[in-house]
Amino acid sequence: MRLTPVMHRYIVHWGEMGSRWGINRSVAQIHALLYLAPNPLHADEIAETLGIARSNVSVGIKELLAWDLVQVTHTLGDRRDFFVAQRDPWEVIRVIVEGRKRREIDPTLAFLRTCVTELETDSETPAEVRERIAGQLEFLETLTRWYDSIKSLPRKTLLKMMRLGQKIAKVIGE
Amino acid sequence: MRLTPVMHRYIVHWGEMGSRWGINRSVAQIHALLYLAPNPLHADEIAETLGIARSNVSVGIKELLAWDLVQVTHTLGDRRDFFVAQRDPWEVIRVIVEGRKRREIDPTLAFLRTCVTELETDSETPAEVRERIAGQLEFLETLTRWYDSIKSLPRKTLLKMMRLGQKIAKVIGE
DNA sequence: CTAAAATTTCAGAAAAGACAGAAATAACGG
DNA sequence: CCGTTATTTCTGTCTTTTCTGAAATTTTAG
Repeated sequence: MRLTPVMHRYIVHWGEMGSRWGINRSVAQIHALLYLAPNPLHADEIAETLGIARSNVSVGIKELLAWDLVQVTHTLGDRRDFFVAQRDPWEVIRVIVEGRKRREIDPTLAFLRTCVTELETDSETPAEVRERIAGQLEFLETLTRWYDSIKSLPRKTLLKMMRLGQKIAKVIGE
Repeated sequence: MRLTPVMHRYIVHWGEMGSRWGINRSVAQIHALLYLAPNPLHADEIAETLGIARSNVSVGIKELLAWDLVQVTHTLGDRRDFFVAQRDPWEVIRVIVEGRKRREIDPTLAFLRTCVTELETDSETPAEVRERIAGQLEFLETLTRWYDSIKSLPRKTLLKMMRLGQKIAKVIGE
């Protein structure tokens, strides 16, 4: 696929952003390319456009599929896999947040819970430390409870809530 | 400083989490250690406790200072620097979010704005792509506007809003 | 000003991560 | 089945990041 200068820069920028957030540069670039592309692309085209090895595209796509950020499509008379990305930014962020929560926050919560349980009968660890870990757990729990309560709200409601943010604050803050 | 098994595991876990989110493992470990430590620690003690080179601590601490996640303190009769971490998880997350926004989101916003401007007179790039980039920008702008509107609310108000999340949704959702 | 202590800088080693290309596997049409 | 095409896996190489230890610098007390 031919990239115009702006598309080129967009993809490069996205790759850099990705690597800052712990996402493989190639994976982020593939995602950016598919996000922009007007039509589904097959692996070879992705490899050629981004100038990376075909095998890397395979691995990258697999990861994006696992994240549900990319879907496979097919065309009649062509047995290759074609890929499209989720194009709605809200949906993209939702899927990423949900994925990171499941893969990173939930295990951390579980970990902190076992810590807190163990600490109940652990006289070795100073009380201050115990409180600190408990506080951390409580914080994360509050945050995830909130996330759970809003994550399935319809987009419109969410938008309204976001726009009203400050006004609501004034009302309930007295 | 002597680490109990739970403290040890906590620090290791935090280091792993950090590296998943693009934060240097040692830096995350130093932060975790200071977060738990009942009293300020000096660089040598941190190096010894975590089993890393003194120089590494120096660099790590510098970064944490730049992020405002750690402060320097002193004691009479001791000219070494002692370090303490911000202990309030809410404040920790606020500082991190604010920092990443400033260093990563804001530049991305600026970048997208120049893209959109350029695209106005760019007939080479397909209209679909232009719309996609504009959509991305609008999305990020909505998100940051919301963030700006709530970031300075007092903790209490924020907590109330979070607890009310679903109820508010019902009211304004009609 | 000097010497000791504390800290930082920096160059290179070590480790981790990303990548290419070959080989293996799978899917498909005939 | 067989040959072809598409895809994936795997291994070694290359790049980048992280880390160390020595040297340089800064700080401080006397």
